[in-house]
Amino acid sequence: MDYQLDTLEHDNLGSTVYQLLCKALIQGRLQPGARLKIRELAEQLGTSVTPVRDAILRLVQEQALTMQSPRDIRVPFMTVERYLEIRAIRIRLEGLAAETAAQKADASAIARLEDIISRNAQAMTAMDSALGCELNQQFHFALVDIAGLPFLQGILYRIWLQMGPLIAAVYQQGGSDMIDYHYPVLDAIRQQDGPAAASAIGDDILHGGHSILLHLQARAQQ
Amino acid sequence: MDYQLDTLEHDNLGSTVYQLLCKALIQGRLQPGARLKIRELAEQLGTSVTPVRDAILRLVQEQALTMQSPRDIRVPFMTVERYLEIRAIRIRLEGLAAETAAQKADASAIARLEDIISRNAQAMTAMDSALGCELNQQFHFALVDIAGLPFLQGILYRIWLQMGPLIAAVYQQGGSDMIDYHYPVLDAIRQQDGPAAASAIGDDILHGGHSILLHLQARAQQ
DNA sequence: TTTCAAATTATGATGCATCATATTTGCTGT
DNA sequence: ACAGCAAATATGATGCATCATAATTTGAAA
Repeated sequence: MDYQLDTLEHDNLGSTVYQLLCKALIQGRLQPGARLKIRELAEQLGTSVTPVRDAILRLVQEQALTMQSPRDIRVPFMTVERYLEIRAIRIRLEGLAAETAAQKADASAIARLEDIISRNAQAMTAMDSALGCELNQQFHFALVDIAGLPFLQGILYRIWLQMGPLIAAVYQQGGSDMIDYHYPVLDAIRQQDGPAAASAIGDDILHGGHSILLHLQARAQQ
Repeated sequence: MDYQLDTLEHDNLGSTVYQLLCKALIQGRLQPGARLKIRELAEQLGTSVTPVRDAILRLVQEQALTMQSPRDIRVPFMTVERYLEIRAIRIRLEGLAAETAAQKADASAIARLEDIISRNAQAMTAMDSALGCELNQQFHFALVDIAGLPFLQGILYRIWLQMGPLIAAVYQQGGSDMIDYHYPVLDAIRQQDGPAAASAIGDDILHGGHSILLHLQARAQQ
C-alpha cells in the first residue's frame, strides 16, 4: 500500500508518521474538515512532537493538509474547480501511464491486472466498498508500476493523496460503478494498443468519477 | 519568481529557508553532487537548525535533494532515464497548460507573453545566459498562470525544481536555441488554437531541450 | 443578565541539548 | 612505514523547553 515516494524511505520517525497519516487520508479515516493537533497526535502515537511536526509539514506542503491559520491544520475540502483541474491532469498523466504500460506489459503484468479486477468484482458483489476503493486505487497504481515510471508514480501518489478523503467518502455512500471501465483498459493492454489504453483510462476517470462530481456539486449547493 | 506553492505561504522560518534553497537550486547555484550540511546552512543564515531541517526535509521529500545515507544530503544528478520520463510528463502537462491558456488568453495575457519573449531575445543577443534561463522559465510558467490552473502550477514547479541545477548548467555552457520554439506557441495562442498551442509547446520541450539530452548523454559516457 | 476585557489555556514555532552513528584522525604495535 | 584499532569529531535524529499568539474562559461592571 505504501507506494514509497522516496526510493529510500529512510526509517526516521517523521517518515513513519507521514506514512501513517497518508494511509489514514487515503482510507478516509480523516474526514474533510477534520482538525489535526500536533501534540494530540504525538501523544496518540507515543512520540514527541518533532516527528509529527515533520510529517504534518510535509503533508501541508503537498496540500494534502491545509494550514488555514498558523495554528489550524485541517483536512481540506475539495472544490468542484479543483476536482475538474485534477481530473484533467489525471487524464493526461494516467493516460501516459496506461499507454506506456500497454507497450511494456508482459504476461505476468496482465495477470496482475486481471487479479486486481477480479478481486474488485468480488468485493463489489460482497458490498465491501472499502476494499473496492482500495482495489480501484491498486489498479490505477499497477498501471504506473507496469509502465516503469517511478517519477510519475510520485506525482500521481500525491494527487491521490488529495483525493483520498473525497473518494473514500463517495465510496462509503455506495456509488461505485467504477469497476466497469477497467475492463476496456485491460483489453487494450492485452492487445498492446497504447492509444486505446490511454483513451480507456480517460473514460474511466471521466465516467467512473461521475458520481464524485455529483457528490461535490450537491455539497456545493448546500 | 516564487510561484508560491501554497496559496498561503505562512511566513515561518522553515518556508523562508525553503524558498531560499529553491531559488538557489533553480538558479544553479547548487551544483549537482553538492553536499548540504544543516548546521552549516543554519550558521550561514543565522538561524537554528530547526528551520533548515524543515526546509531540507521538504526538498528531500520532493526529490529536489537526495539523502544518500542518513547523514549525506546532496543535490542529485539527473539521469538520462529520469530526464526522458520527466520530458514525457512535461509534454502532457505543459500541453494541457498551453491548450487551456489558448482558450483563456486575453489581450493582456498575450502582451505579457510577448514581453517575456522579447526580453528573452534581448538577453540572448546580450549573451546573458542566466537571464535567458530565467526568462525561458518565466515563459513556461506564464502559460500555466494564464491557463488559471494553480494545482498544475504546483506540480510543474516541483518538476522544474528538479531540473533546475541541470538546466542552469546547460545554459551556462551557452547552448540555448531554446527561444525559437516559443514563437509558434505564441502564434497558436493568438489564434486561440488550443491543440496547436499544445503541439507547439511539445515541440519546444522536445527540440529546445535537445541540448540538455546531449549534455546528459555525454556525461553518462564519462 | 449581558457585555467586554483581562487572565488563562492551547497550540504551533523555534531554539537547543542530547543521542546515535558515521567519518576522520591519531596512536600503537609489528 | 604501514596496518589496525581507538579516540575524537561531525552530523542528522529526536526530544523537549520556551516563546508568541490565538482561542477560550472567567469575572466584574453596567
